[in-house]
Amino acid sequence: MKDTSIRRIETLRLIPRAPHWITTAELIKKLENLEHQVSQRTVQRDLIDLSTVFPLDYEVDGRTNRWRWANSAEVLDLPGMNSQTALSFFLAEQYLYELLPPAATESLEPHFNKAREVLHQTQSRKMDQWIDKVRILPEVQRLLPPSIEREVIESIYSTLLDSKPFSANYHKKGEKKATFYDVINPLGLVFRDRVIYLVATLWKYDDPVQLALHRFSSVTPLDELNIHKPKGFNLDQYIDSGHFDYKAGDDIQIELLFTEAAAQHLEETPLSNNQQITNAKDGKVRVTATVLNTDRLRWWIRGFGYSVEVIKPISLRREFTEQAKQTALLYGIINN
Amino acid sequence: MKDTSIRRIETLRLIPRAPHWITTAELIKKLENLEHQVSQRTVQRDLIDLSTVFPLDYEVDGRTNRWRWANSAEVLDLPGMNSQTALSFFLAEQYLYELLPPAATESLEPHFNKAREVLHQTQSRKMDQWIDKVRILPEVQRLLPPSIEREVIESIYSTLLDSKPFSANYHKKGEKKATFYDVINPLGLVFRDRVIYLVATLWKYDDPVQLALHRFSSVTPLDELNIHKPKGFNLDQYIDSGHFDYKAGDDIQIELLFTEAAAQHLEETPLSNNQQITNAKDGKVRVTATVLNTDRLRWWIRGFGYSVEVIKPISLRREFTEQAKQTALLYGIINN
DNA sequence: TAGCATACCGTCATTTATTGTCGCATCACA
DNA sequence: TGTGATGCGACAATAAATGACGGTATGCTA
Repeated sequence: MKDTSIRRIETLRLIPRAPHWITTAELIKKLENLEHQVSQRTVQRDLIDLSTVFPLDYEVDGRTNRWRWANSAEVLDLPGMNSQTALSFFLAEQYLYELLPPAATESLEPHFNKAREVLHQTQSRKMDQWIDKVRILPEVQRLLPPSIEREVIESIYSTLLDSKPFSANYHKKGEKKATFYDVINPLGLVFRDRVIYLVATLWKYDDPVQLALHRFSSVTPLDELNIHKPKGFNLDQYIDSGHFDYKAGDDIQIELLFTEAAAQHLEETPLSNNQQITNAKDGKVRVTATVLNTDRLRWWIRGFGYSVEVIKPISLRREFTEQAKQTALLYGIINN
Repeated sequence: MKDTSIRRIETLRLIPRAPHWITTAELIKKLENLEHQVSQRTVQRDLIDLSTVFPLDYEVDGRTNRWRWANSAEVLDLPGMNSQTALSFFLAEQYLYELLPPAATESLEPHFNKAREVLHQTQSRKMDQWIDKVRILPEVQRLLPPSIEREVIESIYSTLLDSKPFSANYHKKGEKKATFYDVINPLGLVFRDRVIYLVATLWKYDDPVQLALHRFSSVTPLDELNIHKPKGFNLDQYIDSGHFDYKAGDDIQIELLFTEAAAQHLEETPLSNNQQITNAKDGKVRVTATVLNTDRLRWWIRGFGYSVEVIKPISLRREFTEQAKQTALLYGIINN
């Protein structure tokens, strides 16, 4: 039976990474579900054999043995990671570092480490440094991410996935002492900038609240309770209805007058599929496109300063005229 | 010998994913390097056995057989992916979708697919949809990414990693016909917004140029040639010296006067470790911090419109006063 | 086009590994 | 203190793995 090799691979996959454990009995059951019916002794022997080759930790808990992958264990991919994929992982790591709190990407680290190792091996022959060959230029001002405890993010992820309530301490903004919540019913996670918000209801109330993950401590899942979910709740609707300052927008047709330099990147990455760029007088260029009418659009346009003039729609032009007036007031260029 | 199982796992790792192949002879050599000295016949038998369980493609090329993982093959991680990691992968995918051209993340797709599968299994018991529970709110206006051919990105990645020149067609902006470059010496990749730039020298020249990846076609690696690298070239220096409009900045101490609402997020994600927020008159808040003096800083501040007033340093305030004046001129609030 | 080198594959005998079973020791739990 | 479960060593039967050999097909070179 060459089933042996397959069973051993399955065994390796079933063993969790630290800090979790799996007992031999659990393993036998799971292997049986996978159509590997073998005696208990065989599984025991497999584990001992495998642990001579792979970094498996082993602990005696009373009369039962528990197994897990050592925390330091690298991931083994089948098929093995090629240098192309490794470079993509490396880039992903750089990007996500800018965007997410460290605890949120922690579980991807074995993969990132593997990628670095693969790149290192690819390059070691050439005495060259791949790390010096790739740079990411962040688009936006870097703000410091709030730090989230690993246990908090892990517990909240799993309660959300399992649809289970939890209890926790929450440090409200500006308050020194934490508030204890008996029952928090997690409904969804919203990632905005570098802050992660949990949308949840408290106790039996139907009104969703927003709780920042970095303000939690000592999260305890309540596996015995069932989640209380308000009828008809929908995360998209909740966001679109204006919470998170993130109102949904309609399509509008915009017309902007850019300086040539400012509009250059729009030739590479257009605003929309129907974007048109034409030359205008005074060395300016006219850009038309159909985009969503959102706050983000306004932020984006404001970023260009006086390198852009909003022409259409009239309503948006009025906004920017008012904007210019208020700014002029602010800096004392005009008086009230 | 229980070495058999290990050898089979190694074999699976050595087989590349489509579209690449590996011949039996190559496999034997690589296995020997890994201290698995077995007869050719054994390797042949392993491959046939493994292909009954795993999605391995097989092709007869004359007298030699070639093997590869089917393109549709899912990744197998050891240890297996847990739901925590799967959720992180899912989030990573959402984020990178906003930031990178599709071809750049293509090689991560087997992992993303695996993550979706794991999440699906975790949830199937609960009849609940994890996909409805997580949302990412993009910070910036979404621009459409340029599309890059898969072959182009793959070839350029590998020539860069191998430090080898290549030849290619390049479609210059605004020109209809492509230009053919005999010898392009890749020096580095720079990711800005959603555009990927190759920094390279042409032929024997020492002057680096910037070439957008989506403008390449028909890339041919020149493995027989050696790369011509200008003496002392350094990608960081090249970027800092102002190419890519990305000048390095010094530390400056800034003081900004925000409306309370606009400054709220700075309490969660501060500008710097020494950031201070104090109350000022008229319900405004005063924010001081030490930040890098860059263009990005200005873009960020401009985004707030008249919700922020730059107080210090004086030089920056002058810039913003001038900015306000020019904008006022643009919208006809003041006259020249 | 002949001849040689090479690779695949079927077969077989031998070696080696795998497996279930049994018995004993140990520990948790009632 | 007894019961049941678990781990582990030993052993024998079975099954798998392996190398060797030979036949055959193919590419390459002279």
